[in-house]
Amino acid sequence: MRYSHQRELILEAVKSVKTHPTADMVYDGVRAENPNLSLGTVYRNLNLLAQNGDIIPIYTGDNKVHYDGDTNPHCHFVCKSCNKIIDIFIKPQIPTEILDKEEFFVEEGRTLLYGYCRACAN
Amino acid sequence: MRYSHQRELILEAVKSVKTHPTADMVYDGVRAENPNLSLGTVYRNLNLLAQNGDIIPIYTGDNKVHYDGDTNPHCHFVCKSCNKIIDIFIKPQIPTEILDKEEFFVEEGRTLLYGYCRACAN
DNA sequence: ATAGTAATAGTAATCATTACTGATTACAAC
DNA sequence: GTTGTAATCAGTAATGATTACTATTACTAT
Repeated sequence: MRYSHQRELILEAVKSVKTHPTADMVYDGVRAENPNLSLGTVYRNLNLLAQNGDIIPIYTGDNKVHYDGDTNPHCHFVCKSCNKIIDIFIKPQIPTEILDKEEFFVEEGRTLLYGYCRACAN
Repeated sequence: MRYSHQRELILEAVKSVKTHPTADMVYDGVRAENPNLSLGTVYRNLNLLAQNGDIIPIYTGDNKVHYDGDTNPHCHFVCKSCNKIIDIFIKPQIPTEILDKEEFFVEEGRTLLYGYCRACAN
């Protein structure tokens, strides 16, 4: 993978926030300073960066892919009301011996918790 | 929620298989016997049934919503090669005391494991 | 510098899902 | 049973996130 300024901007845009932005949000954010950035470039690079393990895609069910710049193992809490995604620094424990027995080669695990955040619980 | 024959067919179609079908797959399956079923009806009812807790939506990242007719708590294994979704009857342990402290009202948790199945590992 | 190739901007196309509309159907009250 | 009414349906159009395409630009190694 060759260096590109746009890719760096996109990676930085995801890594610098805790809001788990979508392609559209990254596009808007980077474009504010670099008006000639293309939306296709954002999508392509988010895919590449995720494939490369630099960022983590989150599929919550809102029909948009969110990205997390924090690659340390943790869970995500999704508020059903405001749709905010919040990092929960818990590493869920999976008894892998069952998986080994069944011969599943697990590379990564993702846990989503759905509920209501403090602000929306009222 | 009022009874409807179509809804029953759709629920049965999801519950009777372990393939975690998408709306399209349910549509094709039910339509084989009921050619006048509408795709919109399938989408609407899958949403309603999921909202009602009768089936569980799975968002793997393949840009299609899959559904699981088994509502018992378990994880899903997703093969990165053949995209098959396989039930793993493990209930991942989440230390909820951290969540309680932060005042997150968790209603449900979903865990996806990504890797390669036995057939694709070769 | 030049060649070769990856990456980009801009735009068109794709495709899963949702919205809309007028007809139908379940269900409850009479 | 009949009737009223609101939920549901079939069929189709619209939406919107994502991907594909094409001509052009920009790294990088020789």
